[in-house]
Order: sequence, then C-alpha cells, then structure tokens
Amino acid sequence: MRYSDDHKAATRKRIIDEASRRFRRDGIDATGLQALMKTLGLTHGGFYAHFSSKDELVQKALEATATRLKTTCNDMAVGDQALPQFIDQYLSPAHRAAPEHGCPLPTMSAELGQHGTPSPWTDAVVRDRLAMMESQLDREDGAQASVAALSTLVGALLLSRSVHDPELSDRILEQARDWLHQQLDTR
Amino acid sequence: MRYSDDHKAATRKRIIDEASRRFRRDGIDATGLQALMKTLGLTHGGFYAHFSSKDELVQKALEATATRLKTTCNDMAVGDQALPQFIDQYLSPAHRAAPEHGCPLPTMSAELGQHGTPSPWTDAVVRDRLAMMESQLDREDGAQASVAALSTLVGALLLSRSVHDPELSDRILEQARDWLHQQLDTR
DNA sequence: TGTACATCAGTGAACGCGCGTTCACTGATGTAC
DNA sequence: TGTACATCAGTGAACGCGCGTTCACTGATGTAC
Repeated sequence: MRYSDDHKAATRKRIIDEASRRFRRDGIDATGLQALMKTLGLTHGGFYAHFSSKDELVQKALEATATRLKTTCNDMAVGDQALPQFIDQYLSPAHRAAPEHGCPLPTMSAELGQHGTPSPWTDAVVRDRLAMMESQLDREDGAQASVAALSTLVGALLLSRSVHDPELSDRILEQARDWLHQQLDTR
Repeated sequence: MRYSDDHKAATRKRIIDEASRRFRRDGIDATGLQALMKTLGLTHGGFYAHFSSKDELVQKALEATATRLKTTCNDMAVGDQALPQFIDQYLSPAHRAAPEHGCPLPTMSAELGQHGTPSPWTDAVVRDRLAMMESQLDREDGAQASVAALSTLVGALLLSRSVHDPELSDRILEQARDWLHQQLDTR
C-alpha cells in the first residue's frame, strides 16, 4: 500500500515516542522490538525500514527525549520552570509514579553506564540539564551547586522508586526536597 | 562424586559472591546463569541444586552484599569509616571504576524499581545505609541530612559513570564531594 | 583390612521462549501513457 | 478519461542465539558389613 507523503515520517515518530517511553519505564534491554511494534499496530519486520538497528533507535529516542525536555515543559515534571518548581515537580509522587513521562537520568543512567554510552547522552541530556540548572541558580558556585543538586534529585528519585515501603519512599522525596530548598535558598 | 562436608556450602558461597559482583557490574537481567556457572568451573544444570530460581539468587546476593557492607569496610569504598572518608571513598575514581566491588545502590536501584523489589533491598540495604549515615552525622536534622547526602552520593556516582567525557565525569565526582563536605561541615 | 553399597554434588542434553535481524513478498496508490 | 505499471511501507516466516529451567544420569567418596 502506498501512503501519503508524510505517512512514513509519522510512523517513524510514533516508534521513537513509544520507545522513548518504554526505555524510561522498563529499561532499554527489557524493551523488545516485537512488543513495541505490536503496540503500534505494526509488525516487527517493518522496523528495519525505519532504523538500521535497535542501537539507532536508542540514539534517536534519547535525542527526542532531550529535545522535548529542552523546548517544552511536558513530557512531565522536568522542564524549564523556575528552579523551586522544578525541584518540587522532580521530587513529586507524580514523577515517581510515571517514569515513562519523566526524566531519563534516574532510569537509564545505570544501563547506559554499563554498556557503551550513545552519543546524545553526555551532551544533550546530562550537560544540558546541568546548564539549565546553572542558568537558573545565578550564584558564584553555580557549577558546583548544579552538579550537587542534579545528583541529589536523581539519587532521591531513584531511591524512592526502588524501596518497597511507601512511607520510606515518601520520606526520601520530602526530605531531599526540603534539604535542597534549604541549601539553595529557594524557599 | 561425594565431597567433604562443607564443599557444597563453599560452592554456594562462590556462586553468591560471583553473582553479587556481576549484578552490580552488569545488572541482574544482563547476568546469565550459564555464563556465571561456567566462570566458576561448573555447569549450569547444577545451579538448581543450590537455588530454586534466579530470583532466589538475587535475594541471597543482596543479603550477602548488605552483610558485607555492614560488618567490614571491604568489598570496597562503602564501609563504616567516619563520614568524611566515606564520602571521599564513595565519590572516588576507584569506586567509579569498580562497580562490581562497590555500593549496589547506583547500579541496581533502577532495575529493582522496574521489577518487583526483593525483600532485602528496602531494609538491609537502603534503610541500613541511611541509619549508618545518620549515626555518624550526629545533628538534629540527621534523618533529613542522611537522606539528602545518600541521594547525592548515589546520583553523583551514577551520573559520573554514565557520561562519556572523562573531564565531566571527574568534575561531577569532585564537585559533589566538595559540596557535601561543605554542607555537612565535615571538612 | 577389604568389599559392596548408598549418597548426592555436579553433568549435559533438552524444553519452550523471546530476542535482534533478514528477506522474499504483498497490495494499495500515485504516475505515465 | 481509462488502463498499465512502478513504487515502497508494511508483512510475516525464518535465522541463530542465549535465556531460565528440568531431568535422567554419573561417578568419587564415606559408611556399613
């Protein structure tokens, strides 16, 4: 079947977006191409008309996530709001509950550190996030403060997602949030 | 072949220790039982004479890691030293380079959050680490400070392992370390 | 002391399954005549 | 306007592979006689 001009590009985008969500929710390794394509109403064979390999999809999905985080405030919780709101959203139960719409750092760092890191990660994700925070901090030790603050955000969200006890999970979010506001004078 | 009394227990321990290392280095999912047993000079079939499933091994490996972290200062970098040395070791290039001998939090949190969390994690790993830090902090807001500090340690190590650029990786370790010392008055 | 036997840690072939990837193909549509 | 053809996004069977798990077995050793 022949389709309209932008049909293929639209399908490609659908694949990338779904992958971006699944990679964040389930991890890269645990995301199978067969299941992914099936969800989109396609068959797995067609995948290679769009990408040369799963690795290329990982790269494209990371680029898409990075762009979305940079230019808008959705996917969720990690956009360009002023720092205090950014912290509150980052360490919110909503962000904890929806990794597929959230920041890729807590979910994908470990896996990317274990394998070879694809190119968009270091610059378009990590460095960009640091720069964004630094620009909003406006203080002399801004570089140091943004590294520390981003580390705290990532670590706290990660830990709160990993523990089984809801009370401990809540406490991690709340105490990390309060501490950050205190140390950064953002409250 | 019949073996001496403690032979089976020794083999079991060897399996647990090797698994504990691999889980931290490669992740749980990426660690295959076949390869693991082969490394120990055994065949994969024998695995089920020791454990009922891979899940049980995960649980036992986590328990072993937790015990080791608690009672001694080896495996590496994450023991019961006074807090300043603990921070320095945690955020050292050596710890970054050897996840298989280090803290399980940065490497396994994401994967455990994605699957169901096995029992030793929340209490014997996360809660214990928090309690250890709090006992060494000796301040009024100790609970909050230990949550924040542990989050920062975990996040910074994770990020430093994930980026491709060695300079950025070093900077993350150093700035998070300096920041923590500053905020906690441990220098 | 010497022999027969029971034990049981470890062996290795086999199971069904899903993975990433390849490839000959289909068939609806836009284009050329 | 009507017909033949080329295009190409998507199909689905098949590939080799490693996964977790099962199971009938082996064979060296400690024990019983």
